[in-house]
Formats: sequence, C-alpha cells, structure tokens
Amino acid sequence: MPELPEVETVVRGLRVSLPGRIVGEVRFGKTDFVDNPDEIAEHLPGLRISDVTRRGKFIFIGLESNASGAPDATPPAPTSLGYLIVHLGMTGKLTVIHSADSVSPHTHVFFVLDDGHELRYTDVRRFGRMLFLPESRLAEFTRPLGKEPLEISADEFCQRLGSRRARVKALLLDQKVLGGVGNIYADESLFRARLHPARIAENLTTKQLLALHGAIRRVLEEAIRSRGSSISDYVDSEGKRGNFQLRHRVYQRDGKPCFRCKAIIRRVIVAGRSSHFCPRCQPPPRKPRKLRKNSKPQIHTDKHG
DNA sequence: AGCTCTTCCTGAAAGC
DNA sequence: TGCTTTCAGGAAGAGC
Repeated sequence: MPELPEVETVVRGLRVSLPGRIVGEVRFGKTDFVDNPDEIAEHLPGLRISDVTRRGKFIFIGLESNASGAPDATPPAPTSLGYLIVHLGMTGKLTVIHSADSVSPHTHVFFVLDDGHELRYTDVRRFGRMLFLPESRLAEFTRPLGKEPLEISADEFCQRLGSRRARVKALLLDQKVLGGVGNIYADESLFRARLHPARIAENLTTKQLLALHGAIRRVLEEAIRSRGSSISDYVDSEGKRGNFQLRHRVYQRDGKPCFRCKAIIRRVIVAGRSSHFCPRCQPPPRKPRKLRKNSKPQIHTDKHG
C-alpha cells in the first residue's frame, strides 16, 4: 500500500519523464474513483506538464498552458492552470510506458503524451482518487491536509499530538494531523520510539513525543532510500519494487521474535487497523482505573514545564 | 472529541 | 477439485 515513501518514490520517477510533455488524448475505463472525468478529458489535452510534486499521499501533476503554439510572436509566459491530483489508495499505480506496450488489467485512465509514451493509471480495487484541480481552488484543497512529517518541527509535533486525547496510532494515521503516514510506517515508527500504539497521546511525556518525532523522520527517510516497501504488489513509476519491507521490524511480523528483545511480536486492532508491536519493547498503557462515582478527577501534571 | 461500524472493491487465502 | 466465505485496508460518513 503506497504511503509517503512509496508516493515520494513514484513522484521522483515521474519527475524524470513527465515535465515538459504535452498531454494529448485522455481515455477512461471505469471512472467511479474520478471526481470530474469529463473536465479532465476536456481540459487536459493541449496542456503542458510543468512539474510533479507530493503533498502527503497526494501526487500533484502541475499543468500549464502550452505557450509554444504561435511560431511568430514571443510566447507568453506559461501560466499554471491547475493540477491533476492522484491518490493511489491501496493498489493504485501510475506508470509511464510506450503507447504500444500491452495494457495491464485494471488500467482505467490513459493520458497520451507527445513523445510516444502514455501515463497510465492502474488500480485493482479502485480505492484511489483522481481529480483535476484548477489553480484557483488549490488553497481550498490543501487547507485541511496535515503537516508534512519530514518538515514539521519538533515543537509543533509535540503540540499537535500532545494536546490530543486519542490513541497515538489513530493520530499518526489521521491525514489531517500528519500527511502521508499509513499503517506500515505508523507501526514501524512506534516500535522505534518504543511506544505502544494504544497509548493516549496526551499522556506521553515530551521526551516520548520527541522520540516519536525523530523515529518517524528516520523511518520515512530510510524507507525513501530503499524506494519504499513492496507489500502485495506495489511498484514505482518504472515498475520496480521497493526494498524497505526487508527492514520492517514489526509490520506483519506477528508471531515472530522481536529483533531487539526476542519477545513475540503481537497484532491487535487499534483505530480499526491491524497494529503490530513488541509487547516488551512497547509496553501497553496502564489499564485505566474503573472510575468510581465518588473518585476524584485525575489531575495530569504539566509535562511541558 | 473520539470511538466503532459501514461502505467502497477485488484477489488471496482459508474453509468446506 | 471447486465453490463459498472471510479478510485486508485508506478514507469518508453515520451514529453514539
């Protein structure tokens, strides 16, 4: 499943071949995962791809006017007209291949390019999403998105999570809090920070939050260097698999011994997701005492000093 | 505010 | 062998 490192790997690959290309015909198979297929088919042909960027798990393919049409006059500066935005969901793939190459099953969108290639979107389960976003609505689209995990400062990370009463894993998965962390990297980060996924964020010490902030950074950076994790059938824009799955410490290792302490890795459901952890390295939160009618309200000591 | 449940979809794996 | 059932999961929405 593509998370930040996989999406980043795809984006870096697309960045090699897409910028400068002019979009030609757009063809669709199924469109139930596309917000505005008619707009895409109508507006994209003739536009030039300016760049490819990432926000969280979203891929932004920048589109500008093709200013090279007039042979005589000085071409006007290209203006950004908007973005083709793609979320790969669980099984989405974006690949650039020759138009003559065979079409893999479940390929639902074809963007013909001006150099004999096509940008194709393939998605078995169609949990992905695609839309054309005009420049004028960029802010509206990005406003609710969470901070980039590789850019958020330690201070802001501690503030964002430390004030929340939810389980820490639920917050890591919440794309309005952090953009790009999914189930794999949430589990791997929590293991490295030695925090149980069901810990309540508010109850973590500043030291623990800082450890988590650092763990997320290290895990994501290491995974990007490994070109992502290939669980099931993830491949990048050139069809190549990643390698980070070989370095997972807990994800999908339930029943196997912890690399650090040899305890058996366990799997539980937290925040509706399979969560893998070492019961010794990541001790569970203390069972909250059953509240009695006349029990005093619990006072948390201020951990921020 | 935050939890659980449901929905979307398909293929893999388990069950019979 | 072959059919049926179950499960997985990112995100959004409903209901509690």
